[in-house]
Amino acid sequence: MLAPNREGWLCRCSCKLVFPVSCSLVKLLEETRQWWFINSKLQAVASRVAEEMGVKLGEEVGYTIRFEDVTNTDKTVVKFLTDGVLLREMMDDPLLSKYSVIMVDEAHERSISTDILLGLLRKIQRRRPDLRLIISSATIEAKSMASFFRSSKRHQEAGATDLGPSKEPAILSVEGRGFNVEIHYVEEPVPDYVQAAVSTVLLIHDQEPAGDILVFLTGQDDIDAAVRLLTEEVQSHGKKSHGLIVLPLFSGLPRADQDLVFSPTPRGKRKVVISTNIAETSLTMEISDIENLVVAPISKASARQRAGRAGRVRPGKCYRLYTEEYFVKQMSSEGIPEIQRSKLVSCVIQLKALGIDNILGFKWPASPSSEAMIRALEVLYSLGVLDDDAKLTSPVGFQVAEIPLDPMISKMILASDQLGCAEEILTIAAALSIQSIWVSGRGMQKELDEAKLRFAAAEGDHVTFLNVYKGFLQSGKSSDWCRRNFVNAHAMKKVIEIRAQLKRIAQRLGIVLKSCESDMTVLRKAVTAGFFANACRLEAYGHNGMYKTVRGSQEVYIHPSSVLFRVNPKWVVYHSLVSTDRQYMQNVITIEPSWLPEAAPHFYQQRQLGPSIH
DNA sequence: GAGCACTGC
Repeated sequence: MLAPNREGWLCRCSCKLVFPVSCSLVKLLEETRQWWFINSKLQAVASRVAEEMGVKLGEEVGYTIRFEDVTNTDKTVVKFLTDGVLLREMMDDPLLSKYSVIMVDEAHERSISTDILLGLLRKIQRRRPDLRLIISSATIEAKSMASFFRSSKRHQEAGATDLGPSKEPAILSVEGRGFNVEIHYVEEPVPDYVQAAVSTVLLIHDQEPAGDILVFLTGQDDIDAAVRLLTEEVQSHGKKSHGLIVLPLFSGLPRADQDLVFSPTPRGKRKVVISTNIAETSLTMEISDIENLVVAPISKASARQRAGRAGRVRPGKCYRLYTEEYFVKQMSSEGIPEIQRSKLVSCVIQLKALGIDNILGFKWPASPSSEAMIRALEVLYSLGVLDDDAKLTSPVGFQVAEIPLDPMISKMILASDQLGCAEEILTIAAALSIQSIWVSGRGMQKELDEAKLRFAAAEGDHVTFLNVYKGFLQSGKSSDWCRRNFVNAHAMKKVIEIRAQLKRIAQRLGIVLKSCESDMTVLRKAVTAGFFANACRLEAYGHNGMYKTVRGSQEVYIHPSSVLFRVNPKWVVYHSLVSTDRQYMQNVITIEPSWLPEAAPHFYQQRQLGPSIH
């Protein structure tokens, strides 16, 4: 399977799973010194490979993820790790000199880290002719992947002739698995898609042979409505709905209810799962046959992904509640490939730390737009991470690159050292790094809001996090305390983990872990030092809580989940924006406008802040 | 008065 064909190292195999490929490779290359897999489900794969090789996990075969290093420096020859971990390792060892073979699995999934990694590996292979690269990718991507690495070879032949021949990487293309899925479209656009979904379910149930149904709707509201309509139909003992089991599925649903979806369908029954796009990727039902309703607008890629949920065990059908013309002409092919600015900012700083100075000339498998790149460089410049020559500043730039967080958070941590509030800021940094510390859930907003009020701080959400953290520690990290206070226990566990990691890094950087006790002003200043670019001012009277960003005059509002919602202090900075019908600021803290030119003299000149500074 | 879901250091 690995032998080079005449066209080079482009091989094809039609394996049912990626795993057997990896396993055969292990057998084939057992004699090599050390080599690498990069895969998201790597713990599971690592333990299977260890089992296959008859060795103990953590010895000859090991893995490394963010909070776990299950390897043994003396013994490990096969190591599984995430792309992020490998990028971190490259900061100490840019040529990855310890390793002889690197396999990048699922390269087509193409997270931005994988893209950087591929770009760096392409560079490394010019300096490391002995390094074997194996890239596994979906078939459609294999050719472009091969040419990405081939163009590097041409470059090498034209330029550096003294480096000796280097092998092109083996590109494994893994065929899509599964059975045929028959696609149906509606002939005319439907006026009410929830109603249309319900009718289609009943029609399928009436006319199609056994097999479960999976329906994608946009949100919890529509799911509730559809479940209600179908359940009413079932309860009225209508002939059309006899034997139908109706189950909702969304992330906020309690675990026990989610498990129902995965339980086997009783004989003679048909399960219908009404889901958000949680089921698009994470759901693989171990049941006979899944039929699939999709509601627009999503991307073509997403639509194919959804259709692929059917036909995994035997042929399936997919009913799209939009017209074929709409699919062909209106739907975008790839969704939103736009790289988030903050992500790109992190990447740029990592490349800089790896010594790649010419960022704009870096060869990516798919380049981000130069506008996005320039915006990222601007952010880093304003943070004082890059200097006028776009080089990492010392020490701030190098320190920010050391911290595995969004550079704005890293800058906030560094500022907290001078301001004497690192203890508090590390907690805030950890809390900002996870989705939410509160339990989500409908039908208990009132209790949740009341619970939040018990911790709410006048300064805003960041200080509120501190209050929750304090309470959690005082309770002895009790999960019962979490339940009573509508705090997500699992999220708090993560906060503790991340905080411990940040503490280790902070100590390595020589940051003094001092507490500011009750002085919230220094704490707010530290937040401002990182997030000054997100400063907003409340519009004067009668604008119903409308703020404008200081820099862009963009209209924004405080998100209803914030403790400052309806409080509307005059000046705030936010952590992130979420855009729905409006632009909402999430995690908001009050500031004094005079701190802005202090924190970022290049970014804010005094006069920009206008006459309302007092 | 908002709410699709991951992944990663």
